[in-house]
Amino acid sequence: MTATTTTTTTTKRTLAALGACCTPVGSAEFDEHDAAELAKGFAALADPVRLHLLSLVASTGTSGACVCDLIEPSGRSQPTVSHHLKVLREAGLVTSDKRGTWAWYHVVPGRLDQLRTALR
Amino acid sequence: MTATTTTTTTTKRTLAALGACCTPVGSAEFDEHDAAELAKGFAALADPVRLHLLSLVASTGTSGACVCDLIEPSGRSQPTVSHHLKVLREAGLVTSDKRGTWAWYHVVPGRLDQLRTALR
DNA sequence: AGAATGTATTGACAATCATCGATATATGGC
DNA sequence: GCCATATATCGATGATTGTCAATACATTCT
Repeated sequence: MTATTTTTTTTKRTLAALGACCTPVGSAEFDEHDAAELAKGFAALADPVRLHLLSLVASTGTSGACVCDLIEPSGRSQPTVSHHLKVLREAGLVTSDKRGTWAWYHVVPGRLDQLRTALR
Repeated sequence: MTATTTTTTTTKRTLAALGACCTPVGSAEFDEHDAAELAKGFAALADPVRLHLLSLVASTGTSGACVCDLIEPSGRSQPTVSHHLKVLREAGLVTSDKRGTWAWYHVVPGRLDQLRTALR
């Protein structure tokens, strides 16, 4: 059952609980769609291998990194690295463009900013 | 095979690939342990329900929120809410203390700061 | 003590995930 | 055209996850 502090008046509180428990939780009208979008971003960061890959790509600055140089430091197989990069890409954290045989990956700073801001 | 730009000299590059591909990826000597720790934090944020719960708890400021007031806005069952709060707690994002029958949850700003900082 | 209430745990199940080997696709060099 | 290389996709598998009903635990009130 819901409750409130003695100093707060709210609706939807039983008489028995009045003065017993919580300040009412802020409405903070939480957009269901935004939450899902943010969660997808954080899900992409929720793996140590992906964090490592992202860090490697980010550390190249604007130059970007090609997959061939990410495989060995990641300690994972080439298909696994490709998979993780796809996850990062679909989460909007990196972009990829193909130049010749190589695929170049760049970070998307705006997306990182967005996630960082959400933790404010 | 690994590659490099024409302007960069590195070890571990084949002659054939020299001047063909990437700037060498920054060492950014990535601590395996830190990555796992960060990943755990982001994993806790990788669910819309948990983001919502965290937002609700955070919106109470220093007062904190008791579980009873989180269940209904979350749209999930009480055990599910309890489970998600446990995940958030074990990720270091919230603390819980029991006062009487009620359990009060507070955010841990330092942990949020740490994750925010990790996003550069 | 017994009833009612707030929260946590257990058990089960479907869904998603991380990983790799095998294979496919594409590009460049000969 | 043929071969080597770079990357992506497919298929399989073991692990993890989100969810709820049922249950256990703890506290307060009568």
